[in-house]
Amino acid sequence: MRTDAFAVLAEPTRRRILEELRRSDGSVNELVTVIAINQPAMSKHLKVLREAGFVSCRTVAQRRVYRIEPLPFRELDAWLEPYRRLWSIHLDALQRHLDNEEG
Amino acid sequence: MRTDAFAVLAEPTRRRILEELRRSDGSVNELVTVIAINQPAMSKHLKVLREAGFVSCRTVAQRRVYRIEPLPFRELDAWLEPYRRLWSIHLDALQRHLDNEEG
DNA sequence: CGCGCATATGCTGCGAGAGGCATACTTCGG
DNA sequence: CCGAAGTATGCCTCTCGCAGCATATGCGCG
Repeated sequence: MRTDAFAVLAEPTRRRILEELRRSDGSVNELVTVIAINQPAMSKHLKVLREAGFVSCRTVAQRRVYRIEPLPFRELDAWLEPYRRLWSIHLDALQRHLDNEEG
Repeated sequence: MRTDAFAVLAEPTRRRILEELRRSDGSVNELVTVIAINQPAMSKHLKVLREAGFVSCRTVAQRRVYRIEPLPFRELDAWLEPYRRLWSIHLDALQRHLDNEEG
């Protein structure tokens, strides 16, 4: 990940933006009307998201239409992978426990 | 999630601690020797992790042995879920694209 | 019960990041 | 080419979280 993805996602407003872009692409103003925030702040958050690879943008007339990008999410998923074993192990332990109860 | 899990994970040192606890449980001093950080800082990070549910601790004599907990990771996994559709959609699009190339 | 090890907490200073405002830049329509 | 819409950037302020140090607390041992 280019910059720290977790730090990027630590901002609630940015998660909100991603949640919105998950539905459909949107211009800065469209996002501003949906999310309670002024335009410069929106542009800044979008910049952070863009530099971290979470979104890309294309120019349509005067507008910049932003779009969500899957890559950083995949990387997050990959980061999570070794921890996934944790809860399967826990489930295994639970299963063994239950098996012993039965016997 | 009790407090903002992303904010908790935004700290590299804390991710390092989790990575270490993933292998095996450990006392504060054991973690201090492995990770380059002083003891008070370690205790503070562990407190943050504990309050966010990422770790739990049990008391063994004078030591507190910390252990990783799966729940917040599961919640993170759940958060990631709707975004997982993103890259499967992208893969589908790629697949269709390749199919068209063939025809 | 007092000492020492292991850990937690309080305090201070500092830097990073977010909001708010003004303003610069870009691109289209006339 | 000029004005306006849409967006980005710069500056300031304020807050928050971290590091570092000193110190308080918990706990076992002799």
